[in-house]
Formats: sequence, C-alpha cells, structure tokens
Amino acid sequence: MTGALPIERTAGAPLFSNNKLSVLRKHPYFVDLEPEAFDQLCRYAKHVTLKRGTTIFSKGDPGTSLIAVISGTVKISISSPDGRNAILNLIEAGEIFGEIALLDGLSRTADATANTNCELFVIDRREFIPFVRSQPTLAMKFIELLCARLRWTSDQVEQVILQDLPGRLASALLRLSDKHKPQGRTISITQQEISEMVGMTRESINKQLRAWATRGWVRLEHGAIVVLKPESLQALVEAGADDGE
Amino acid sequence: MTGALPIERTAGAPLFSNNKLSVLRKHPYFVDLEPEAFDQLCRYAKHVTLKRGTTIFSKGDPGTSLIAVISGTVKISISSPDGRNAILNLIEAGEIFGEIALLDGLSRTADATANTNCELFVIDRREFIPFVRSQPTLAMKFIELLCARLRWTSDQVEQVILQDLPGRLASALLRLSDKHKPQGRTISITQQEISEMVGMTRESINKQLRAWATRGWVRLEHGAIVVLKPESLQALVEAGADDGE
DNA sequence: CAAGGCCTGTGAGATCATTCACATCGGCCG
DNA sequence: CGGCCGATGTGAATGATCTCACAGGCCTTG
Repeated sequence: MTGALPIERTAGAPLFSNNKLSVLRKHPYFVDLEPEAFDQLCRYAKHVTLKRGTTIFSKGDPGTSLIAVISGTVKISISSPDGRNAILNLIEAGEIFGEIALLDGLSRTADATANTNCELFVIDRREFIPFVRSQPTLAMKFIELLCARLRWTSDQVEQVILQDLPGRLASALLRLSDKHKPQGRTISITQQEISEMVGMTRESINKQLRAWATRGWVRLEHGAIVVLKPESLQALVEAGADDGE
Repeated sequence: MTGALPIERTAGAPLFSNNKLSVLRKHPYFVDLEPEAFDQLCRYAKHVTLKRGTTIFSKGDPGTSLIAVISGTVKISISSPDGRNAILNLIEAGEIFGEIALLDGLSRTADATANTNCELFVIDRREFIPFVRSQPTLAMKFIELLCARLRWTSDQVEQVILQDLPGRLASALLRLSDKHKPQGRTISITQQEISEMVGMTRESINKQLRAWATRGWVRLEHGAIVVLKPESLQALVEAGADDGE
C-alpha cells in the first residue's frame, strides 16, 4: 500500500454513522463477505450527498471507484454529438454501479448523473483487482452482477433492433414495473425519460401511451405511469409488430 | 462429484490430439492457469465438428457448457416472432462464448449457430461455479471477459439508439475491422450479415455502401468489404447524423 | 458446363416515426 | 394568489427506412 491514499478519511472520524454502513453491510453483494474483508473495502469509502442533476462521472473518465446508492436514483446515460441522448439504466437505492471501469481498469462507458437528490457511498480503490482476487466470494458476486447487467443490456439490444415503437415501449414498461414491484404497478418516470430509455421521441411515446390509456391498459398520471394490464402488453411483445388493434 | 458424468469421454481415448488441446492451453483465458486446474477443466471437454448452419444452442435453453471456437466462426443471434433476426456477435477462432448462462445458471440469452463449418471444444460443467470459485485466476479472467462483452454490448445499444443508418454502419465497419486487424482492412462478411448486425435492411445497407464505394471510402468485394478510409468513417460517427455529403 | 442458390445491385411506392408548432395542465415559489 | 416552468397532449408536414419486385453476377455442385 502506498503512503498517499486516493481519498483520505476525515481524520479521527468514526467509519460513518453505523446505520448508513449497515445498509451497505446488508446489501446482497456484501452480506456473505467476511467482516474483515468488508472493513477493508470500506476503508476507502466516502459518503456523499448530491443534488439532482449533478454529474457523478462522464463517459471516458478513468474509473477507480464503485458507487452504491443509499437513497435516490442515478441515471446512466450516453449522448451523441448532436444533442440526442439515451438512458441506459436507472440505478435505484440499494443497487451499485460503476463496476465495469473499476474491474477492467479502462474508462467509463457512460455518463452517470444524479436523477434525484441522492446519497451515495463512493468506494475508491485503485488496487481493486488484487483485492477482488483475494476474495473469492466477492469475485463471484461480481461475476453474478456482470452477468445480470449483460442480460439487461442484451435485452435492450434485442428490443431496440427487433421491435417497433409499441413493442419497445411495452417491454420497457414491463421491465420497469418488475423493478418497481414493491410500489405495485406504478412507475415513477416522466414520459421524457421513458422516451430516452427506448430511444424514440417523447411525442411518439405520448401518442402510444394515450392510445393504451383509452383502451384501459395503462393509466397516466403526472410523472408516473400505472400499468393496468401487463398481460396485454406482454402479449403484444410476444406477438411481434402490432400495436394490439 | 457424482457418479454420472454429464458428458462422458470416449472410453480409453487419449485427451484429444495434443495439438488441438494446445490451442486451448495457449488461449489467453487459460494460459495463466495452473496445469492441474487446466486438466480438471478439460476433463469434461468434448471436441466436435459442425457443418455450417448447425444450431449449437437456442435462446431459453438451460446452459451448462462453455464453448471454445477452434476454427470457423459462430453466430450469436436472436430472432423475433415475425421472422426478423439480429446478429449480436460473431465469434471467431480463438474466442470463447456461452459463458453467461454457465456462470449464472440461468438460460441462454440468444441462439448460437455455426456460421461456417467449424470445430469447437465444448466444456460441459454443471458444477462450474464452485470450480471458478476455487480458481481466482480463472475468476478474474471471466470478470475481464464479461467486462469486455458488456462494453461491446453497450456500444451496440449506443449506436442503435443514437445513430442513423450511415452512423451505425460506419461504426459497425470500424468495430469489425478492429477485430480483423491481422487481415488488414478486409472484413469477410456478406451484406446480409452486416445488415442483421446493425438492424437495418440489406437493401438500405447496400445503397449506403455503394455511395461510399463511389466516394472511395470502401471497396466492395464478393462476400467482403475493404475499408479504405477508416478516418472518414470515424469522422462521420463523431460528427453525428450526416452521411458525409 | 449447366443449373441453381446465395450474394449483390436498384427503383418506386408505402409506412412509420420525427420535427415543428402549438395548447393545456400541474405544482412550486415568491 | 399570480407567474413560471416542466410535463403532457395533439396535428400537419417531412423524411428516413422498409417493402416489394426484379436483374445480374459469382460460386459451388452434380
């Protein structure tokens, strides 16, 4: 270990308030970890609070940190030179992100910004790879995480290449309502955001949603969408191109 | 270890011809592995030869095997109910595929078919996870592999969502010519295949390629494309929507 | 060498989604 | 409470890409 830590702890401060730490400790990715390994991991952790809209990192940055979301949501997105931009994922409280650049040592693949006010743990670790190597349990957790990400991303490619607007929108709604299960079927998202997730314009999305609303498949609220008939949406996705009448 | 092996070796046969095995042994993913671990891995390996067009596995199948390509190329693709289909990746000799389902124990995310006649090593291992867990070197290699795949796939999402036909085609050509560096800038691929990789019709792709050919950016051959001015294609991708005149 | 099957090349018309230009609605803030 | 801003709703015109319908070329196979 070198003398200069990449991020130093506030001198003399305890390792964060214990309740905050315990959120991380109980996290599925770390719950099986030996206590001393967990401590080692957290030695480089920093607790930060961000206002909505703050940039966390940008595509192309070198990545030496893993970030855990304690509260709020983080938007992972990319943008093209001509101003269009696409949302790849929304990371919610309890999830982690930024693992790719950390694990392979290359640059960040996308931008991350605070989509709401949020609280994060930033675990900075330049020598992360040897650390993971020494912790088989952690390595396996990361393999699991990467596999899940890959499935999510391949799914996205599949939808975007094979399906038209209704199909893409339907699968996006289904995927989102799966994630939000605890809140019932209400998805808290603006139409602007969902349009950027499926890669189509807000106007087109709005018209499709409206058509489904009159058919009773969804209910539109301000800043939210309630899925009423997931079966119908599912059927539409499986049937291929066809907006269901 | 249970008594019944998932796939049994031909009784009494030596562990394949040594030259075949050595291809695998020298593979970047296995070269750092301790010899006895490598032997353990290969105990479940099977050498197979397939004719072009043969299905290796299908989306949804349970996946208990990792596959290494010794010669030929394998197409990883998905298809929609209405007959359209999309190529996610082409796996060349020296590469491996099928790791996701093996590592997370879930079903295959896509179809794999022999794109040419090919020779494969099929490593079947139901208890793969404990095995990887016991081999930190191997685990780290897989983490590396998964990260690379994730970068490839995110890139695809990015192109498909943000770029129009010329942009998508240009980046596909650049990505492919990177992979084929040894052969100079000649990409051995049909226009049909490339159209399925970028998710547009063969006709549209043909027209764009033709336009670039008259401008001297590429040369079209039967079953191949030669990139003559990668800089121009690169510039087009970076400039955003604009087919370059 | 003849035949048939992939590949490639090309045009006219149809279609889906975008763009642009607004109108309305809901909340938040002074 | 009035004003503003972000989110939603909608129509008409435009444009990119697809569909369909062929023609010719190359390569393999009998």
